[in-house]
Amino acid sequence: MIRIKKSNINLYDTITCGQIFRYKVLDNGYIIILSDRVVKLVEDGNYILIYSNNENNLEEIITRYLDLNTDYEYINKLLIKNDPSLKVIIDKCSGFKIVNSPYFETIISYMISANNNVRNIQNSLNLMSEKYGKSVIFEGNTYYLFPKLEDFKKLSIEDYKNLKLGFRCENIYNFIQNITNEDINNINNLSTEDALRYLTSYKGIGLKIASCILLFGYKRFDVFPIDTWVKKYMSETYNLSNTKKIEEYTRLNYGKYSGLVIQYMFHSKRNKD
DNA sequence: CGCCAGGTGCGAA
DNA sequence: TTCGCACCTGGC
Repeated sequence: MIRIKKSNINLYDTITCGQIFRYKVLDNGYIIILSDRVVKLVEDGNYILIYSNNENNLEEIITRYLDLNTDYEYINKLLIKNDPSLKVIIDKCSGFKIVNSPYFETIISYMISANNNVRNIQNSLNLMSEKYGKSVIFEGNTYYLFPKLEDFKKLSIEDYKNLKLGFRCENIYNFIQNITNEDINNINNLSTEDALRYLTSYKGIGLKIASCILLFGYKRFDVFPIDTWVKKYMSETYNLSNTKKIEEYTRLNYGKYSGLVIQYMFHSKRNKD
């Protein structure tokens, strides 16, 4: 077990708001299956206690994952100063962080998210992990890590059908067959614009999914993941309904923090209902 | 049952 | 360039 200083973080919102899919809420904490290990986070006063089956570099990994080195207080103040109308939703999102999820898992997760609901997304991700991922025993329970690219390369379209991926089977199959780990890592070296262009060159990855991948996987805040919830919010609040107009407005007003603001909108809108 | 879900890629205007 | 529609599937 290790302990890290808590600062201002709302673990519940950060973990359950929909940016990650493979987690479990416990009575006293949260289980997250994070690339090569299972992690349990427990809040304890000003500290977060972190348990794992593998404690190598654990502090560094969690600090990066929960984005603890980014000063959200500062960013939030700046955003409110530029646009006071944001105060209402930002206050609701106090302690909310954008996570840094593993690249490959993030790409597959959001490819599955197309015209899908969260329960189905989680079911498919868990199913593929149970079938093709490595098992890990942690505190007496068995968990399954997300499979690696090499594990997916062996699968046929039929295999994907059994993972309940529906019409996304072919897109995911083609993506897996054509991508390498080097390609996936190299996205991090591209400008956001080039990364979007690259990701959307694959069938099944449009602008929204590519934006989510870059935001939650590659730590890019200068993206515009405009989905149905954000459209609802922007339509009600600013009478903007067209996706391009929303992007224009967001870019103009929130600049390099657009992705974060859009996430605040998503979170506050989705939470209300 | 019918409808919908954190969209996308078509073809048609 | 924009617009409307079909699309697997599980759950309500």
